[in-house]
Amino acid sequence: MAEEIYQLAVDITLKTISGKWKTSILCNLGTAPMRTGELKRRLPGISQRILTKQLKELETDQIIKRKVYPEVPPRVEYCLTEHGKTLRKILLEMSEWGSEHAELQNASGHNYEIIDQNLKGFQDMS
Amino acid sequence: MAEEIYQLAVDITLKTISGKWKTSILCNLGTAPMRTGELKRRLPGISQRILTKQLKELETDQIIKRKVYPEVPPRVEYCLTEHGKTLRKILLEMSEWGSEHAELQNASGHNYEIIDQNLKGFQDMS
DNA sequence: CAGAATCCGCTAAGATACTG
DNA sequence: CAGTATCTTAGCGGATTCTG
Repeated sequence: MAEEIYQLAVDITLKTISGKWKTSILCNLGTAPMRTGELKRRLPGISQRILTKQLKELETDQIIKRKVYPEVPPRVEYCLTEHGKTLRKILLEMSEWGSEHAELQNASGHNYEIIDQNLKGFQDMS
Repeated sequence: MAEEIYQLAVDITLKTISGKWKTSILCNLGTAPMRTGELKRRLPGISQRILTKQLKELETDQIIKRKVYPEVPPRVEYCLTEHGKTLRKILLEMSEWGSEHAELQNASGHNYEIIDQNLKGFQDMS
C-alpha cells in the first residue's frame, strides 16, 4: 500500500486541490453532473491527457464520482460526491481571501488579475 | 510590472500557501517572531536556499515581515503581518478538512499519515 | 548567521498520435 | 467520445560552495 506522509493536516487539503485545473473542475461540477466533453469545452486549453489525469486523481480522493454508461460512443459523467461537497465551504472562504489578497497586493504595486471574477465560483454550488 | 493571471480567486490563495515548506513556516511563525536559524532548526530537512526563497515569497505576498537588526553577526527576524494572520482561519479549516479526509481515505484502504498530528497547527496562533 | 550563486534531478503539465 | 501511450518541456526543490 502506498504510504502518503504529510507534515500537517492542512497539507492534505492542499494536495487534494492542487493541480492546475482542479479548482476549475470543481467549480464547474458544482451544479450538476457533466460529461467529459462538456467539461473539456468549459476548460479551454486543457489537454485530453491532463483532464483525464486530474479527474482520476479527484476520483481517487473520493471528491468526484465517475459514472460510465454502457453506450457506443462512450458516455461518461462526473459529479461531486457528498464528501466533495464538504470542500465547498473551504473553497469559498479561500476565494474570498484570495480576492482580498489580490486587492491588497494590487494596492501595493502588484498586478493580480482574476478571469472568472463575477462568477463567484463556489457560492451557489447546489 | 509582472502580471499574474488567475482563473479563479481561490487559485490566488492556493498559490500563496503552496510551496513545500510554507504551511510549516506559517505554523511556526504563529506565536512569535523568530530568527532564521531557529526557523531552520524547526524545519528539519530544509536547505538554506529554499528557506530563504520561501520566506522571500511570503514576504513579497505581505504574509510575513522581515526585520533586520544592524548587528554582526547578522540577525534577522520574521513574524506574521496582520494580513498574514487573516490566513489562520482558512488554514485551520483546511486542517480540519484534511484530518477528516485522511480518516475517510484510510477507511477506504489508503494510508495517509500526519506527522504533526497532536499539534493542531493553527488553532492557538496568538 | 543569513543569504547569494551554480548546478542538477524529478515531476507536473503540454503536444501529439492512436484505440475501442 | 473518452481514454491511453510517448515524448518533450518548464519549474520547483535539493546539494554545495562562497561571502560580508
